[in-house]
Amino acid sequence: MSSKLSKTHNLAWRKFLVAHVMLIEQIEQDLAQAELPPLSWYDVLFALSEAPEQRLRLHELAEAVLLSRSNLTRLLDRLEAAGLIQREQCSSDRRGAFAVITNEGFKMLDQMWSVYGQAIEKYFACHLDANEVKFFIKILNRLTRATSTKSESY
Amino acid sequence: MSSKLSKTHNLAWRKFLVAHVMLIEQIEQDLAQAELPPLSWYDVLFALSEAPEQRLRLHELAEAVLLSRSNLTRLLDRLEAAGLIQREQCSSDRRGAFAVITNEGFKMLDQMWSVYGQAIEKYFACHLDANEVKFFIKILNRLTRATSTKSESY
DNA sequence: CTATAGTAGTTGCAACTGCAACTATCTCAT
DNA sequence: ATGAGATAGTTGCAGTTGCAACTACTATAG
Repeated sequence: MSSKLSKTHNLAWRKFLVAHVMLIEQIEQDLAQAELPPLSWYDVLFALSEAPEQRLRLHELAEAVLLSRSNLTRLLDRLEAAGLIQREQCSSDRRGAFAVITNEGFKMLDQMWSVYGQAIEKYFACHLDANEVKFFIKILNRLTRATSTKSESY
Repeated sequence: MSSKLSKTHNLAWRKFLVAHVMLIEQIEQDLAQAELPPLSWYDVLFALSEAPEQRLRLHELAEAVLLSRSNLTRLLDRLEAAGLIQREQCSSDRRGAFAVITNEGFKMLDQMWSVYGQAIEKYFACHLDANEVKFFIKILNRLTRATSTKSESY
């Protein structure tokens, strides 16, 4: 019953969606053109490279990458097949496994970043000055925090 | 050579991505919980409902919905099977077809909007006051305009 | 202990996606 | 007219996704 969504807010939402697809499409295209794997690979490699000991439990990784688990399983299969990560048994929990980034993985991470980083600059960052970017972050923080609770719809 | 992406801009980009997945996930969940079809259906129905005569050529629709054509073909198959749209031959171009929204389609559009609209309000709009939303739109416009030139469907 | 519930990760399946190849039609310079 | 090239939409295929069911193990209650 609350609703009463303003025209302007509605417009903002549509533009948000459009901006997202266009940017992602463009970036994926840049990566593909450089014969590099898709963004999802980057996300995994990046998360692992930042993690202590370059390794994460699979469920932690899934969380970090915002991916369902079944999805992550098969994404890791591909990365493992490409030699970019390895699975390692967890000694303290025999169900569990770590994903560990390999040297090859680090190399790929660098290669991808050289394209990805430039793309972010080219399509995104260069359009936001120092004040704007802070404002932008402030807003996005609010949006994510509100949703992060995973609250029921009440 | 230009690059030199600032930490802050990089952060903004990540938050943009995270905000997007979280919002979409949440909204899709709300729709699913109400036993309604996914957002992509809404987009098609909405575009058609706004169009003159409630119909669009398929390629116009694909453009409006930011979907590849092959994708749209099959999305429309599903919508047609569900009775929400119909295909109609184009008299002036025998290759072409229109998608037309049916009465059932309009009904579904309303049902979906009652959930979707509330969700936008609840997860997005309510976090932005009048000034902020304008600013947000201004930024998004810049981002899309910069990218828009290149996203032709080959 | 042992039963019960919970968690970690994988797998089967059906749906959805993008790309490239295909058919059919239209456009236009010759 | 006519043949080269563009455009409209569909289809085949291989890759990717989400969901639910499954195996294996852990944690907890009695």
